[in-house]
Amino acid sequence: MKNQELAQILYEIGEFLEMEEVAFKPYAYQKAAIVLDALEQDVADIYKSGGLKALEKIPGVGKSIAKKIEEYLKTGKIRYYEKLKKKMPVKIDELTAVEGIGPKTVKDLYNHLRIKDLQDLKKAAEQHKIRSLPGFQEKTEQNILQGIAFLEKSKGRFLLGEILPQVKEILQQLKTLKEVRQISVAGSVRRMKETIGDVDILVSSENPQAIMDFFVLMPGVVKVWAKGPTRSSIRTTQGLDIDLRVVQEQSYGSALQYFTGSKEHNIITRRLAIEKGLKLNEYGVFRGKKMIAGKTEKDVYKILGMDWIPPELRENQGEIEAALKNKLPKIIGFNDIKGDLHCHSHWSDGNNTIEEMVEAAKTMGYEYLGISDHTKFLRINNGLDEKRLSQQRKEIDKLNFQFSRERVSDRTVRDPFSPGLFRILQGAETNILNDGSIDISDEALKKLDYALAGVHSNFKMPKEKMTERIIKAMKNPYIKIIAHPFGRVLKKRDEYQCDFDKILRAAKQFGIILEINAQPRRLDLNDKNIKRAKEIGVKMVINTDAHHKDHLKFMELGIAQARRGWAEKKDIINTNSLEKLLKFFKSN
DNA sequence: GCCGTTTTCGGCCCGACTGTTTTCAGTCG
Repeated sequence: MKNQELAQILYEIGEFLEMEEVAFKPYAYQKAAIVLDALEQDVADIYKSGGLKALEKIPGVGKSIAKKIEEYLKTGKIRYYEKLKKKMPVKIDELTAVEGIGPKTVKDLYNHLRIKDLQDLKKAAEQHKIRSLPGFQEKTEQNILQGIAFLEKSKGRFLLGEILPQVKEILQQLKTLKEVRQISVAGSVRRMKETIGDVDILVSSENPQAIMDFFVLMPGVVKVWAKGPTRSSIRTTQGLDIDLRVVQEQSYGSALQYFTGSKEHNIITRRLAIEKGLKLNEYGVFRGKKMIAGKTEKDVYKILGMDWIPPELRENQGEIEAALKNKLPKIIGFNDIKGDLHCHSHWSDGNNTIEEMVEAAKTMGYEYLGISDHTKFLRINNGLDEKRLSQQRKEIDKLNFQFSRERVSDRTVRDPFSPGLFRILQGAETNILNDGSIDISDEALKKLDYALAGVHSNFKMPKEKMTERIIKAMKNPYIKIIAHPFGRVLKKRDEYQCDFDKILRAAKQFGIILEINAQPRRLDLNDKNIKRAKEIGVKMVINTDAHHKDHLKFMELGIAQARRGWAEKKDIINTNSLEKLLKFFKSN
């Protein structure tokens, strides 16, 4: 699929144009990039089915960008992009990934110091060459070094959401081989960690050779690190390393347990085996030379005196003790969510109409969808003021009326909470201003079904002030949910400072729900904080923060994160039916 | 360069904050 490659190029074109201070075009290119990145359909297929005309139907893509997409599909290159790169031969994506550095700074750095990539930048900053440039001083240099340090911390790791689709596709391809008996992803992908170093895939088979031959020749393989009968390693075009291991069927369970990890979890399971006079390795559980388990994971755990442990819990965070005592939590399942309460429509900065979002929500099997567009403080995101909120209310009421009529004419029930009756809720993602107040009047908030509030500005507040700011927002009776409570962006920006225990106590006191934001870059709350929230008894909601209808599928990542945080169905409010959910909002 | 309940041209992308500044440019959401 070329969508992501194209999106990256379009995005970079936007940045190059911004560098040259071209008006409006950067915005157009970056918008097209965002749409392409989220598009489920392969652009190559769209082009095949209807040529340029079909490409132009993609929102944000007009004549000019359609032609560039065509050129890329045909030749693998876009001349316009190559020309821009020639003029300014810098790794723009790498440099602008540093917080505080944008296209204009890149241009300055190149013109004065010939800085082309991250390595050059780091060297120049360390040698104090940047502070001598006009418009730069010591502070900027320090910020650059800090930004680089943060990037380096997450270097070489991929976002789970970035690679999961690719992993699923590879599993699908391998499954078509008749030699493959059982197959699963293992390692940190199976544990659904938010970032991933490399991918492990495990297969059981009596004929490994055929599988390995197929594996190393798959499309997208750029390098073969190793190819043997039991293990092969490849690198894909995206730079992702994938290990494939083949074991015999009788060892599949113990191998899966072994390769799923985590390392810390496995150290304890092996120690437990030793205490019982057994030996546990990837081939099985042994008493002396006799193999007594290994075919399934369940057998392995059982023989150690434990319940089977869901992979997301295997981090040595108390799951082994719980499994020994039959006290593992019944963590939330992937089909337990009944609706998404944080998504955007074209009313603010979303890419789809409310109706299109609803269609997508129905295919997810949801009963309700909360439209929560940005509010007025975020002007660039086309944030809604009180007046537009009430206009949006009318549209939502109209759609809800349509749904109920459809059902009534269907000779079903008139009860608005009857199963099968889809309902749109009107929320809003309001902004917590510096002093903790909300950018929308109480009068207008009152008319919504619920409201979220989030910090979208001034992230560098001191811890005390930030904590107070958020707690004050929680005291607003119309705010039900705190969105992305820590404001982090993976591989880009660290969490802001706040006293989470204080926030949890306030959330409990005021009946506030904390969001588990399922955007691949956010996943905020993180697993550890979810666990703490659950322990305190604070309710949570898993939301995708979708800006495109295809983003609703990020829900899987949010659920996985909730599972890693030991959350159960009852801890997550959008596992409730609509009726229960609305009651919950009313009572809190 | 894209788009259209302001419809084929003329809008779109504003405001706070930071770091550098005596009046502003760049970045970010």
